[in-house]
Amino acid sequence: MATIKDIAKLAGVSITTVSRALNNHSDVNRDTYKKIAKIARQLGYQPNSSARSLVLKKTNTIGLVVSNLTTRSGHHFLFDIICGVNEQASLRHYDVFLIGTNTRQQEEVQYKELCRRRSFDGVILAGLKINDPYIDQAVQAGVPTVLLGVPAPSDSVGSVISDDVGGSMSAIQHLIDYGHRHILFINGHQEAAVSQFRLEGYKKALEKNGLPYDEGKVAHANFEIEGGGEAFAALIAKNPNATAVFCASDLMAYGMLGKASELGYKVPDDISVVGFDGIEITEIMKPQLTTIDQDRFQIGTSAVNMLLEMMDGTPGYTRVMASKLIIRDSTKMLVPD
Amino acid sequence: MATIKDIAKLAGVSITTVSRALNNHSDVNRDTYKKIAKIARQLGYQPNSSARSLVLKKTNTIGLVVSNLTTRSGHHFLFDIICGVNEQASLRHYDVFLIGTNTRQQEEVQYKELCRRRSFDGVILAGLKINDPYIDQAVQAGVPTVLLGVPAPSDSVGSVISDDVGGSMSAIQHLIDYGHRHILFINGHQEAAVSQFRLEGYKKALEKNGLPYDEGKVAHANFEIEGGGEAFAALIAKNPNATAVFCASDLMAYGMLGKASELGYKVPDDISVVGFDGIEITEIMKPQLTTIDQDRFQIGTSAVNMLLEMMDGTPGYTRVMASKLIIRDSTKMLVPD
DNA sequence: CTGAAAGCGCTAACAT
DNA sequence: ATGTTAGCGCTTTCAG
Repeated sequence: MATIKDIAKLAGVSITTVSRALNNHSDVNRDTYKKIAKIARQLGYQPNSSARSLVLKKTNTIGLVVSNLTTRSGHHFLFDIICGVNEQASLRHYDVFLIGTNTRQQEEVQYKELCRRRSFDGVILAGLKINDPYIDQAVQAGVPTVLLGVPAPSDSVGSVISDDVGGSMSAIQHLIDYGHRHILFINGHQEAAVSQFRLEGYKKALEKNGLPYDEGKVAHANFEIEGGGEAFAALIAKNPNATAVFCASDLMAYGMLGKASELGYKVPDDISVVGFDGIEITEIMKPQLTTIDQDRFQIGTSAVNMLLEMMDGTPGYTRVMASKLIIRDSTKMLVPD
Repeated sequence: MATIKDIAKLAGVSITTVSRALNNHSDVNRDTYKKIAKIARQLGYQPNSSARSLVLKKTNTIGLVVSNLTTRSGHHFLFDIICGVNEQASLRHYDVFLIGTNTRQQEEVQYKELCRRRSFDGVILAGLKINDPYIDQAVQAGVPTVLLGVPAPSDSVGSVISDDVGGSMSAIQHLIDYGHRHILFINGHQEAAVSQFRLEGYKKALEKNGLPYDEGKVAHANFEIEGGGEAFAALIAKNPNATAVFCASDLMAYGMLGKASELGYKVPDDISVVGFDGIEITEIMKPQLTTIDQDRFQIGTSAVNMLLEMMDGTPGYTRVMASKLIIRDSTKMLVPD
């Protein structure tokens, strides 16, 4: 394991000069620089990052802390985010620690301690529920932090969220444009911040079109397949005249589709369906799902960019990423009879 | 940021004693220990990992290096592995760096340098193609390394692989048991080690049952949806009497199903299909796919365990994980006419 | 049982 | 343009 000491010895200079040369300081003689660079290359020298971090008080490391990392269906959503974070961090010469957590673990180990253990320069927090301890703790901790999917509670933390309100509105508007008036809403669980916003969008769109909001048309489920099916069965029993369903996740939409088929409903002939997320399988499953697409990869890259800005002193802010309606085969114009 | 120095001052002892106390050395007075522990707790002390690594020459860190991390459909397969690695590493008090790479990047930065940059105690390498530079370089590097999906080329590296040969054999045997004699095989691309093994299993199963191996029944595709469809179109044109298809990935199976439907084939009535991987969507898509299931999470945890063994000096070895035939709706007994 | 001192590999004043 | 020195926070001989 070559160190600058070895290089210094071979080059016949002091370690300081080696350090300066290798860090491209301008005050190094052209020839000494060349000699040092060459020796370093020959030795396959790599600076010891621990030593460097120790003196620089900077680890060039960001923590990607994901709550509920192992949730069964998490990959549809989280994977692209992880890829985006990874790619952008790498471009900016940061390495990323992937850390799984959950609500219970958050109660056991303080956010601040988690960050200190590895001296993260900054942290991206994903998968948090609305009451998870780390949200408040992040505000206190003083470690640059970007929240994903939860609006920033203070300007000591930043956040990247999708335009959930707007996304929901465009979903509902699309259904209304297609002639639907009785639109069920299968929302996600209440511990998710996005659920509030998606409900808000649902209400706003109805109001904008002069349609009444009816609590009996809304159910909450867990974002997963099974939840969608169960919620649909319950809702449709109460609202037999409904002609459309808006689901707060694509997975719930597929669960709902399965149940609809069991109950004898044809999609989109009897019932139109809009999902949310734009996960990959909406393109390959039948029917192809009309959905609100989020660019998850870009959420990841944006989070990294914001985090690096914050490390440079910019106060945190909330960035809202556009979400886009993609019309496919699960929605159909209602023919007036 | 509290250090042992701060604790020492408050406790009225030397930093040596603090260090010993906090590391549970036995030669510390019970009462001094208590005093120190209490102060540490009050200060929210966390040891500086850089300082620790520097002197201990151990980072308690493993690198999870994933080639082609951003491949579009990678999540179906990689996510569970990542979760498994993460979970097990965490249990064993290691943190994991997630690093994306690809063939080009491997040509640019040497494996050894990658490892040294962060002083990984060990590395898990996933997603490698058969000719990727890192396979050979891992052998030379002297960093404990576990390969995923590629058999260990030497005993300085270990590897965890699925039982691809056995898996393929049981897939084919299942089809043969169901009366199929003309079985197409849509294999993965040739740069994947698993493709060789799956082909081997295909051949062995045929031979065992006295059936001829016919190269014209085998195609190679890219493991993804589209590849499966194209390969099927080509194969079925040449082999119109085929009644079954074995696909080396579930995704290709779904691509194949789509194409089959386009061409007017009903599954499983006209054609039986077996996939490979056991990804989540095989349970939710219609038809539910008969497939060879791999426990990807366990591949991840096993890799970590093997890696830690190797760090303790155990030579690397190849661990073969069982794969299991799951019979669902896409295969059907052939009725002799 | 405790402390003083050295040193891990590196960077950054401060000379020269 | 280069070297000397100190020190980042921690562990570990070595002495007492």
